Amino acid sequence: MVTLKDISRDVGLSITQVSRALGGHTDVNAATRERVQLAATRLGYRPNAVARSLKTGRSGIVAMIVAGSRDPDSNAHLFEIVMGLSAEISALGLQFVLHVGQPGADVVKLHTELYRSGGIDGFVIIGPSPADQRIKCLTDLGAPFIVHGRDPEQPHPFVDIDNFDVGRTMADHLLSLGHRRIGFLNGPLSEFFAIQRQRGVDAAFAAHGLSVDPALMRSITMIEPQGRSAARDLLELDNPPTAIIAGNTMIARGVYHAAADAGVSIPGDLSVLAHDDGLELFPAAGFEPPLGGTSAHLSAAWISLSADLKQIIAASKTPMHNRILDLTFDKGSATQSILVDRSMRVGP
Amino acid sequence: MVTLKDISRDVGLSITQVSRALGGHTDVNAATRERVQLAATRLGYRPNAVARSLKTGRSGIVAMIVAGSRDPDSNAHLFEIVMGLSAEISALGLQFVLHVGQPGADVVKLHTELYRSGGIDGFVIIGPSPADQRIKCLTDLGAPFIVHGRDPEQPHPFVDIDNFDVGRTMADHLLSLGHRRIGFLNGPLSEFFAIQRQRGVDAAFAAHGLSVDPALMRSITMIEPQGRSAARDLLELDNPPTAIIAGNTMIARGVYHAAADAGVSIPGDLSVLAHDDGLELFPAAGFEPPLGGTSAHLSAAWISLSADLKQIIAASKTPMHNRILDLTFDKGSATQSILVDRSMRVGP
DNA sequence: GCGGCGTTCCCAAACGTTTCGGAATAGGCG
DNA sequence: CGCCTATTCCGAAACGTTTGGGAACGCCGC
Repeated sequence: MVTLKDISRDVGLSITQVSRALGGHTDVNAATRERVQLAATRLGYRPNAVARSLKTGRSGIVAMIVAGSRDPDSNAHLFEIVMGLSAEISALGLQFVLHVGQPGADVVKLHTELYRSGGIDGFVIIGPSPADQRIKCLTDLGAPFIVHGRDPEQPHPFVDIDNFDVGRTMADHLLSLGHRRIGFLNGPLSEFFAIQRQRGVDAAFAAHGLSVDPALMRSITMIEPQGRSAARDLLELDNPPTAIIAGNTMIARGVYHAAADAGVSIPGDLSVLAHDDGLELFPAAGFEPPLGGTSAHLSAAWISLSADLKQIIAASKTPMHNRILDLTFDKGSATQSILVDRSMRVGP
Repeated sequence: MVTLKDISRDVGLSITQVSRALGGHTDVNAATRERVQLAATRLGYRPNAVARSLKTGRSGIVAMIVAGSRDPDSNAHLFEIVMGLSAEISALGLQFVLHVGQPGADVVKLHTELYRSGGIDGFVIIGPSPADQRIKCLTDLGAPFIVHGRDPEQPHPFVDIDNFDVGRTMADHLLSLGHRRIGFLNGPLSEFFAIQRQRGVDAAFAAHGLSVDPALMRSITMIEPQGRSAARDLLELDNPPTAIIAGNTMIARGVYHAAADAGVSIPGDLSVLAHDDGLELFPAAGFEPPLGGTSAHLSAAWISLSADLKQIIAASKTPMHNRILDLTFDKGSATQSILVDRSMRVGP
């Protein structure tokens, strides 16, 4: 390992001056600086990150910790998130590391221990639940962090979309088309985003002077098989829904399959909308008829998230920097007015 | 942050003695040790990992580095690998971190820089290609690492399965059932495992006094859509295969779909075998008829890999510790003797 | 009384970096 | 010549830990 000492010996300067030359300080002669830089590259110097961390108290590393899980469902999105997030964080000159705890490990404790043993500047939290313990713990520690999504029960920095609007917009569109029996394949209600989306749906119904049928609301793991079976359930009801809102495109794929299985045509017999997270691994493409719904690309979230986290780390005290990202809506070609639908279905 | 100094002040001992007490050295009175331990937990002491690393030169962290990629195909397995691997590594008291470089980043350089800046004890390499640059670079650096799979062109520690045997076993089984036109949906030939499997298939044919038809060999990304379209291609040939070997269960799923699309019955018209990596996210379950083939669970690989890497890190010089894991074969219910097949197909 | 030994403790150095405070030199100006 | 300033440099301390080489003490046997 080549250190500052080696360079200092090589160029005949003090360690101090070498450090300053390389660090871009002003009190070093231009010629000297160049000499030092040359020597550094010639010797193949790389600053020791550990020593630097010890001295400065900053490692430039931000971490995300997830519990190891043998349950594949919960991991479906995770990797895509990691890829997107780490790319953005790297672009800001920080390092991103993912730490996967042992299955069943106490994630809160992991955050505490990792932070307390130094070496981690900040954390990214995803998928917060109400009264999230990770958020509480990091707040208590005074550790820098940022949340994708939010926990309404405690103040903290976050980047999120308006999930109320997600539910409201899609439900409103279907209600305006005349649909009344609308199924909603929502995410797990343990997470706040799903609660908000449900509220948005409720609000849209209320705005039309109606109320939702609880029998058509489902809270499921947001992957295709679950979507398929939940959609099958709905379609097998005595009085099936004429439209289904899917929480994401994977669920929507399940809905399309279930409809095909049941001989139900889209959009003829069933209108479908879905929220699209813009995931690359599970793209919204390839739906026939083309799927519509609200859309907010997660990639945009990572950009904001990284920038804000960097700022939070730089500032000593945590600013409650919140950000709500834009939402777009596209009606797609998988919905149809219920009036048309009914008239076509009227038999002889 | 509470340090050794705080404890030493609290119990009225030197920092040295506190360190030794906590570190389990022998030259400390039993009563003293207890007093120190009590104080440590009371004050909430956590050793500073950074300082320890600086002093000892060991961080207890092993890393895996992947290039960030916007191409979802290449990531299909990766997350499952990360989950399994990190769980095993954690179980050994080491920390596992995944570092995802920026898309298009030079992975070799990332390894070098991360290692040279200290803080990483060793690396895990997966999916080596022939003359893999990462392996070369880490060898040159003298950095501890272990490879899942192997690169025949340079010596290095690895854990692998016998991929020659994978190809040979499955091909042999089909040949013994009388199949002659056998399709092989192999992985990318840029990776050594796929090359070996192809050689195994070739060898099985040779052992039966036959040779493979190159038109039936395909090298594809190992995911369902690619498997489906490659299988469709094969089934649309003028002289389609009577059996297909799939490189993994995702490809096999594509084959099942393609067969259904083409109205080809399994195993009546088409026998299918696949290698099963035992992935949890893409299980071999749910195949009708049940899929057979060779099988080697990756989870077993992670256990060996972690243990070996730990040993390599502990030893100063890298032992060329290799390990070939067991392979099992199950014929499943998706294959059928070609003789039976032919006799049933004989028309009036 | 004294050397030897076992137990229990501590000083100080070291890991590689950053940075505070000051020192040395040169030049300008009165 | 003496003083002040600007420029360029350096010594030393610090971050928190580990560890080699002792030191202090009591006790034993001679």
